[in-house]
Amino acid sequence: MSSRSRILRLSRYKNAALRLKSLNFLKVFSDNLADATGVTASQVRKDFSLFGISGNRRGGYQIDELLTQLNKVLGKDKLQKFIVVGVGNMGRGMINYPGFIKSEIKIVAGFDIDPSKYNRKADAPVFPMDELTAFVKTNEVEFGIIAVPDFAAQEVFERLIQAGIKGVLNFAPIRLKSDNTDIVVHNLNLETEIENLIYFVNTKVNPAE
Amino acid sequence: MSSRSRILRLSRYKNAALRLKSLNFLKVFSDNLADATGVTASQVRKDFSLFGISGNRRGGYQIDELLTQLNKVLGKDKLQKFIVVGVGNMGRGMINYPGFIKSEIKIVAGFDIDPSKYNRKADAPVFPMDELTAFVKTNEVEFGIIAVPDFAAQEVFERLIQAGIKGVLNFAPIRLKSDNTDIVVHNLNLETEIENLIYFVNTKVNPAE
DNA sequence: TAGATTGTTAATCGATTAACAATC
DNA sequence: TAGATTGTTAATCGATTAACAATC
Repeated sequence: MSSRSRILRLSRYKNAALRLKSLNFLKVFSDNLADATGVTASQVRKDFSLFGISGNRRGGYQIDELLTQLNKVLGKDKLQKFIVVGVGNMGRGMINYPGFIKSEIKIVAGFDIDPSKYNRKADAPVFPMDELTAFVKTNEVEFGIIAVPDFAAQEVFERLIQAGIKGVLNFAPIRLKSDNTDIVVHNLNLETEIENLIYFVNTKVNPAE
Repeated sequence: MSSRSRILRLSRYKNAALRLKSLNFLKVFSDNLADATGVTASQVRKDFSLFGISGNRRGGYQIDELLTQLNKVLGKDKLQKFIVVGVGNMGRGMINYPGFIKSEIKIVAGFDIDPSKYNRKADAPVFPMDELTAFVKTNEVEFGIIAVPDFAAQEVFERLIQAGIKGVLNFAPIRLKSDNTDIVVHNLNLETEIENLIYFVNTKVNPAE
């Protein structure tokens, strides 16, 4: 299995390739992608070779072909269905996130305990928690986003596991526990991200440290 | 300078120490922190030694003392002021984020181009963009969060630089450009995070890959 | 003291980069 | 062909882990 940072780079190559395609480029060299993403050309080629993505010696990579292959690795060759649990600001932000529209990522529904949030008619409808399991099974949803307050996150997590969710993006600042090793959890802790930023600003200001 | 992942671990040690403190622990061993955060005890001690954080042989680390030192490294020994530009769902989510309340992270204001968002009386007031530079200078704000649509992000970034902001957390899915090497930018791309999750779910389902 | 844990050094591991033969 | 770029191997670099002397 490849490391997280390698996959993050593949996403960046894909985004760079999309930009170049919109500029009417037909092919791209490892050197172009390196410049666009801030890595070395060696690393671009190494990353590609690890996934069997190949180009033409002397001719670089055909952008369309490259995008097809990158999208396949990143699971963007088919629709990936997500539900969001917790339709507060963060959850609503995910539902409305414009970046997902042209991608194969679709937020198919939200769930909440607050009846004032329910809305069965919306494009991405919001349902009560009771209906979560049935919805996930009927619609074969594989992914869940946890955007509830921290005290509710563990319980929501367990419901997602029971419903058969395979992958979870967790915004709550707690470490979710489960003995189910089949589920993949990625945590996005906003406080941690900010602490990281603060550290790098502070050490930049004081280069002596 | 230390790497990003090392600082992320320090945040996790801090969070684990806080939990143990709330359980009335007075001291903690590298082994406890390792268990709580999923790393090795060696790594905990190595990380600490790199920042001059020391404990007592045989006696572990005094939690209060440890927290003081970790908070100092992470810049949480003093109030860090943030502004949010773009008060949509994501921006509003950051302003209301409960995790910041007990920390030294404070979102002091929001800025938007939409007059319906303005609110000078709120706890975290929202102002028009025109007032950004003056506000930042008057209030000595060091950090900015960009939560505007991608097409507006570069312009907002430039205004933040001109205003004297030192660090930026960018939610917009573009690579911000600047020749000012003093500003620190961290990007948080939600689509990339999701692609990463999808990849690890897919490779788990197909262990042959 | 005996035992346990730190702090640090050395060994290992993995990821990145450099170099270059293959080849289009 | 001559020249340029890939794909891959080998070298380097950095980060993690193991081991253990110091010591509380």
